[in-house]
Amino acid sequence: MRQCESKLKLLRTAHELISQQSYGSVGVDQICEQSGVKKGSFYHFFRSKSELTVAAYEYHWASLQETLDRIFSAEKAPLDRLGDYFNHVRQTQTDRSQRYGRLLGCPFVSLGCELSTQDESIRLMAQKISEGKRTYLENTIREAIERGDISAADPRALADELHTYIVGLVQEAKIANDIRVLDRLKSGAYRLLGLHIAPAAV
Amino acid sequence: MRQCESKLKLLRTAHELISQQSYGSVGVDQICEQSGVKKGSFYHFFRSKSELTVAAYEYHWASLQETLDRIFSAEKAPLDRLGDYFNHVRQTQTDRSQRYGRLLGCPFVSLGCELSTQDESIRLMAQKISEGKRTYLENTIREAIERGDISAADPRALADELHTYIVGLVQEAKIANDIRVLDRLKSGAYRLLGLHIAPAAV
DNA sequence: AAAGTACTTAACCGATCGGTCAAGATCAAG
DNA sequence: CTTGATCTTGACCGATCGGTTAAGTACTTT
Repeated sequence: MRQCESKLKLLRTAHELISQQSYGSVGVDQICEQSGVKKGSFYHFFRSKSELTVAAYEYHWASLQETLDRIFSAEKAPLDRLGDYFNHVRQTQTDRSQRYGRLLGCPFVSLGCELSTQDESIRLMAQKISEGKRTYLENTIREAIERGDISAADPRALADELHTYIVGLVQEAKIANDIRVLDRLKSGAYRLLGLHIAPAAV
Repeated sequence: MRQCESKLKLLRTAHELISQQSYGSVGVDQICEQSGVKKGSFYHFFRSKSELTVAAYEYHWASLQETLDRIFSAEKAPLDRLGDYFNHVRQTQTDRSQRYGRLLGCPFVSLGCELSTQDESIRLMAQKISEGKRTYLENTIREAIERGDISAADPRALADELHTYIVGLVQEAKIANDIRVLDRLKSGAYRLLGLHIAPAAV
């Protein structure tokens, strides 16, 4: 196995295993075995399990951002971006639910929830990514307000509320292990946005 | 140490340690030591760490229900109950935040988030308690609608949305480790309920 | 008082935990 | 061809993991 291929494999495997199970229940040995990388190599690249985890989740966040940049493309109408995002959230959970047989929820929220009180660097990462997601919503909502698609005074406050709602709903879906919980995503979101009739192409 | 005092001590200690840290990072030895109970006694009362955890959290839920029964007392006006509940959520997080130096979030959601994909009995408990909390909201909102305090068609749907919002907000507060996130509790909740001016006694 | 049950105690188990180490392999630059 | 840096390998570490066992103590019931 050459150069930094081992490092990438570790990043991908760590994110997959931990988001599928939990930080506490996944061991370094397990990550190494599934990566086909020996433990010594692990500790050549990363100083600790915690450091690998942060790197793995930031790696995943970087690729997720590419997807979000497409979904929130400035070329689309703001309400279309939001609709596409709601679809994306549901689709992601559906896909992983089928692959792993369990509804996994949001990996960043799950990790943050488990370790925020114990590992400050993981808490900061989860916080940063949460803020990043929220910003996509805020920019879109601001533009929607400017265009007159949404009538609201404070785009920031509205984005906060919407993001909070989505986080809560995905969390509930995980605990219920039921994708149907996400049926409430669009109805609740559009009500929050003051759009009592859902946009056309839903 | 006499009779079932050991068992109660284990239940209380387990809930405290696990909600303060996480399931994965708290060991049976640690629970035993802090309880002043020997490991053999532990496994006399409980068959596994998982079983103790379920019992501990249901024990805590039982006492929380007494508090909620008071907050959601039928003698109060529905909107007062909701206001008191919002205060209670914030106050609980503030108290624990001061005691432990960390904002801990909702113990049931945190545990459910960590273990829903791995331990079905813990998932079911978290789901049941989430449903229990939601029901308090639903009954109150239904009564508020009947009285004309809130205008909405579907009390169930509205309670779902409110509960989801609260779960999401407490989660975000935990990840931000900042009690000020809960400043958005009332504003967001009242907007969700269609009450654009917050009730008097806030 | 005897017997049976509930509970406590301390020693013990194999497995796994996160992490270390030193020797070797590979590779690019001089 | 040599050097030095990067990466790999497998053996190894003490600590802790969840859980077991068997003997002993305390309390209840009859």
